[in-house]
Amino acid sequence: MPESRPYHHGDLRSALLAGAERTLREKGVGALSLRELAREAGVSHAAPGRHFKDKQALLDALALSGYDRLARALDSADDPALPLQPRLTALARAYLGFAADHAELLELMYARKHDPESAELMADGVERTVGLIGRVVAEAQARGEIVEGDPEHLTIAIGAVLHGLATFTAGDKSAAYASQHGGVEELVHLLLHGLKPR
Amino acid sequence: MPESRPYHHGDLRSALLAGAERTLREKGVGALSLRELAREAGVSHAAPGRHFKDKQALLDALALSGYDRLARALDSADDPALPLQPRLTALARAYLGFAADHAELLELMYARKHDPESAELMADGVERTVGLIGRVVAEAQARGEIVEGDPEHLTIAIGAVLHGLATFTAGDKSAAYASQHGGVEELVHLLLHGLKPR
DNA sequence: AACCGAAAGTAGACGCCGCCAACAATGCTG
DNA sequence: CAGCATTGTTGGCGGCGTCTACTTTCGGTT
Repeated sequence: MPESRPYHHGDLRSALLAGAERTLREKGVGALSLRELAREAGVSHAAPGRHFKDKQALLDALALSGYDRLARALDSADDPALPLQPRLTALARAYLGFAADHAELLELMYARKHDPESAELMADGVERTVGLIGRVVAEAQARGEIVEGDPEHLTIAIGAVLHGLATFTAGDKSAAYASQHGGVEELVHLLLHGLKPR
Repeated sequence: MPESRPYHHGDLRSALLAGAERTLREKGVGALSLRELAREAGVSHAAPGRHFKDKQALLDALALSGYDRLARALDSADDPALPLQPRLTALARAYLGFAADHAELLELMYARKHDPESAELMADGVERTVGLIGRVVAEAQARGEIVEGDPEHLTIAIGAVLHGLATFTAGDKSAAYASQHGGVEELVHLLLHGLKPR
C-alpha cells in the first residue's frame, strides 16, 4: 500500500526550520527554497505559507533561534569569578566556536533585512550578548582591572574585535587562525595590553 | 517617431554595473535582477548574458571594483611619514568611511560565494588592503613603536577591529558611533594602549 | 456524541526570475 | 566588400515565492 502520510504533518514548523538550517549549513542561504523544504518535509508547496508568512519570516525565525543559542553558549562559557583576562578568553573562545560552527547562520543573524517586528526580537537577542560583554566591562572597571571611560565605548571595542575575528574565522573554512593554537589568548592579550610596548 | 535606440548599446557592460550598484545601494542585493537591469538599460532580457555568464559573475565584477576603490581610498589616506597613531587613525577613518558609504557593496565583497576564477582576483584585491596594514605594522615594529611578535598576528588583530567596527557602522544606518566625534581616535588609542590601566 | 469554527494542508495559477538556444543586426578586419 | 566574431533579439524552459479557493482534520462546546 502507498503508505499515505497523515494529512497533518504534526510539527511542520519545526521540520521546516530544521531542514532550513541543514540546507543553510550545507549549501548556503542562496540555495534555500521554501518549495524544496516543503518537498523534503513531504508536504505541498504552499504548506510552508501556513507557518511563515514569508520566506523572510522563516529566515528571521532561524536568526532568532541563532541568537538564542549564541546567548546560551556565551552565558554558559562565562565565569564571573574569573579575572578579566581568562574570562574574556573563555568568552572569545565561545564566540569564535559558534562562528566556526554556524558561519552561514551568523551571517543571517547579522543581515539587516528583517521586517520590523522580528527586528524587535532580534534586538532583544543582540542585547543578551552585548549586555553580557557590557557587564563584564562594568565589573572589570569596578575592580580596577581596566581603564576608566564610557563603558559602552569599551564594549563596542571588544565587540568589534570579536566580531571581526569571527567573520574571518567563518570566512575561510581552512585553519581559521584564531580559534587554533593560542590564537585567542594572544589576541585577548593584545586587546588588554595594547600594541605599544610597555 | 519612436526614437528607436541603436541596435548596439555602446557600453552595456558598464551601464549594467552602474545600474547594479545603484540598485544595490538603494534596495539591497536581494532586489537585484538581471532582467530588471536590462530593462533599465533599455535592452532585452537576455542581453546581460553577453557580458556576464552568470548573475554571480556580475556580482563578482561589482565586488572586484569595490576592492579596487577601497584599496585606492586606503592608499590615498595613508601617509607613511606619520607616527603610528595618527597614521592608523587616518586609515581607520578611510576604511570606516568606505564602509558607511558602501555598506551593501562591502557585504558583497566579504561574501564567500565567488566562483574560483574571480576568487583569485578577489584575493588580489584583499591583498592590496591587508598588505597595506601589514606594511604599516612592519614599519612600526622597525621603529619600535609597537610590540614585537609575528606581524601577521598583529595585522589580523588590527584588521579584526577595523572590520568589526566597519560592520557595526554599516549595520545601523543611524549615527554610527565610531565614525563620528572622536570615536575613531578613541578606538585607535584603545588598540594601541590596551584596556588595562598603565 | 454531534457540531462547528479555526487551524493546517492541497491544488492551481500568476508573474517574476535565471538561463539557454536559435536567430538577426552590427562592427571589424582581411 | 566578404566573412566572422560580437552583441544584440525573441522565445521558451523550469523553478521560485506568493495568492486564492478549496479540503481535511483537530479541538472545544453544547
